[in-house]
Amino acid sequence: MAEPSARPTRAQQRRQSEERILAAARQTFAELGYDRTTIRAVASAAGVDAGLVMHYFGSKDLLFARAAEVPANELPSGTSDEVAEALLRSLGRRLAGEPTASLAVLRSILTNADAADRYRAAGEPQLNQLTEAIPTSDAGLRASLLSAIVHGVIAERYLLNLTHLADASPEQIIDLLRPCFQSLATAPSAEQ
Amino acid sequence: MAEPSARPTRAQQRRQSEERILAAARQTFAELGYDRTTIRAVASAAGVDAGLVMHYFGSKDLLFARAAEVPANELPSGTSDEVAEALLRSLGRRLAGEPTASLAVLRSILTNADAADRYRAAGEPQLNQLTEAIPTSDAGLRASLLSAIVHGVIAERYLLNLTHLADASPEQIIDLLRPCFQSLATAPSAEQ
DNA sequence: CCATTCGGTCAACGGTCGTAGAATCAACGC
DNA sequence: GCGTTGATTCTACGACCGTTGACCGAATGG
Repeated sequence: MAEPSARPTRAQQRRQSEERILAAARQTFAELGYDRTTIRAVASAAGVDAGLVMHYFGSKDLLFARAAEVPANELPSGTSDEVAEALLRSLGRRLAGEPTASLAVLRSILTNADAADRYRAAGEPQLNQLTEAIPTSDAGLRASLLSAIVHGVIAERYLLNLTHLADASPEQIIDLLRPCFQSLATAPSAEQ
Repeated sequence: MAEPSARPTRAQQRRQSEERILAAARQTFAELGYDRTTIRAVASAAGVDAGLVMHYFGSKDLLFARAAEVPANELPSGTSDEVAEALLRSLGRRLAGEPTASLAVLRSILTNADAADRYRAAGEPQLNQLTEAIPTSDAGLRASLLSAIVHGVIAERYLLNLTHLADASPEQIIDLLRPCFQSLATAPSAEQ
């Protein structure tokens, strides 16, 4: 438990400051979106001066890019059923855990033009995986619809605060959504 | 066809200016969201001075409120199947028509605090109708999920520009979504 | 024909923002 | 110990925003 030193070294100080700034940035971007988030507010929330934020991150855009990095959520490959179920579980996890991470991006998509590109780029591998797992010729569209449902549910729960969605348990939600996912992932009977 | 007068009366001039401002506002709010939309830009797009916008609409917030008025999209009541189908058709219409109207609100939800309330308020009657038509005890949640899907699809098509969603025809989309809507609107077999 | 209304413009205000650069001060290498 | 580096703050600039109030000129109405 003994700290290596009571007084932090310079490198440690810098890393610590950068991380506090990043955390404050994520939080603020998530709450306010890109435009309403000011560097001054982020700096103040991190307990530092606005100039320091600029010094470390260069510009507001670059700060946002760093704050909005998304861990890229790998999806195991397999049959369309398996992938649908995996996507469902991934949604459940996002509904159960801290929303801050995805909220920052989600909320900023509508304010920052680059954010939409970034978000699309981040979700693309997952989308491609999904597409490849679906055996129909309209797999791309089906995968996009699945993605739309996931994002719609998250947005409506956290941004719009629809009471029924905000109060429901993740399990309840994904149980209701399962038939949807299955019908989209695996072409059911269907004509042709 | 003869115009009643070559020179417009004052009242006509005012109405015409107000409408041009409103149209420009809707367009700009839809493209840029609330924050990035400036009164000066709206005024310039409408070919008038920024002061005039203030003069007629009072403030940016009030202008937004006027520009973001949504026609409230009535949903016919009936069995859950019928209502689900009606909701599906309504989605098809929104995918086929001009997106500007709902886009302004959608894009501004995250920047203007009132926009989320307004959006929720606008969708609430529809949500209640949906809820009442669904026979299960978790009808509220099911209706919210349906709403989330609708909004997710619209957002992903117009804001995120997912290619497969943006290119697909409304019919194709609602055909794929139909089983989803049915499974959510009418409790299928399901345990209990 | 003249006074009044009113659509519309102009210039300016207070405020805030992103950003740059000088200034401060403690930690570091020698 | 001392010069240097680097983390951090301070101050200020320039741009832009929402909003205001004075101002202009043409239509209006008596």
